[in-house]
Amino acid sequence: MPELPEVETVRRALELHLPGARIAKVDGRSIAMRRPLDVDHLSELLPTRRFVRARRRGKFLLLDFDPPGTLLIHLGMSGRLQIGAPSRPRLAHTHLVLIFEDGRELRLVDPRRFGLADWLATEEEAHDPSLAALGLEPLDASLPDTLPPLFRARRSCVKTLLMDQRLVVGVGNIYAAEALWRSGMRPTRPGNRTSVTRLGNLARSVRAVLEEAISEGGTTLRDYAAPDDELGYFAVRLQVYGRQGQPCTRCGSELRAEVIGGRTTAWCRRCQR
DNA sequence: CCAGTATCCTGCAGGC
DNA sequence: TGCCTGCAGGATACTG
Repeated sequence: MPELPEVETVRRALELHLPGARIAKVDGRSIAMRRPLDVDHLSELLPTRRFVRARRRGKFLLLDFDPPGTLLIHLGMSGRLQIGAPSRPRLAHTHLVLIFEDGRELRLVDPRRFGLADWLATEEEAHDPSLAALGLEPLDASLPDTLPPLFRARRSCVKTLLMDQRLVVGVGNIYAAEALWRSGMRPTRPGNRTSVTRLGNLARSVRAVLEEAISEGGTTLRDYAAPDDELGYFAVRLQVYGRQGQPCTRCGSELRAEVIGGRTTAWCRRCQR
């Protein structure tokens, strides 16, 4: 579900609502997620710590607490965080609940369980295997210089490369398609057969799309919402994702979709080359 | 090493 | 109406 703009929107909402809040209690049920969710373990570690800040690395959220330690969260496909009053009914598939001293709850809801919540002691963060393998942050101004050589070394198509978190982080199926349309690039183009100039332009498109989406609060397709229930309004600005069969807003020809790297990908055969 | 596919899980839309 | 199939915003284990 959430790509970088949604995760960044969640991060900002947490920083708006939670600083200083002290955890009184942890609730939930241990289940299998991307990593096993161990509620008993978290119940021992989290209470009496205060929320300090939320960081983001790619699509990962890192919630820092004092005394120091970090709750690592990934929302997978269907995960969301929700800040709620205790009186508010818990949604189905609420797996983890942090209960603060003031009564508010931070809930992790994830029907498909592709997400994760895992405690990282301060010294563990640098060695976490998921974090260690992550690539470039796409909002860095240097991306047009750093992305091209990585893509030029690969034979896979650029769409697959954009979604490979070891190369660039934060880009998923929606924003890969949007960035490619914006830079007039065919998703199936092999990385090693694309010029540095064009890859630099693609990098600029990635950054532009992500920043625009952040400013709209992300993309709500069906169930995404920020922790304070704000919806994302970038869906109305999508040019290609999910628009197969409809006309390209740039040239009018019909958008087509094909499965690339296991993911449905829509693009304009006329203006993306 | 690299590239491509299968897999984890639930919900929902569409076809019959 | 109800049942079945396929697909969905992701990451990773596996295969060749």
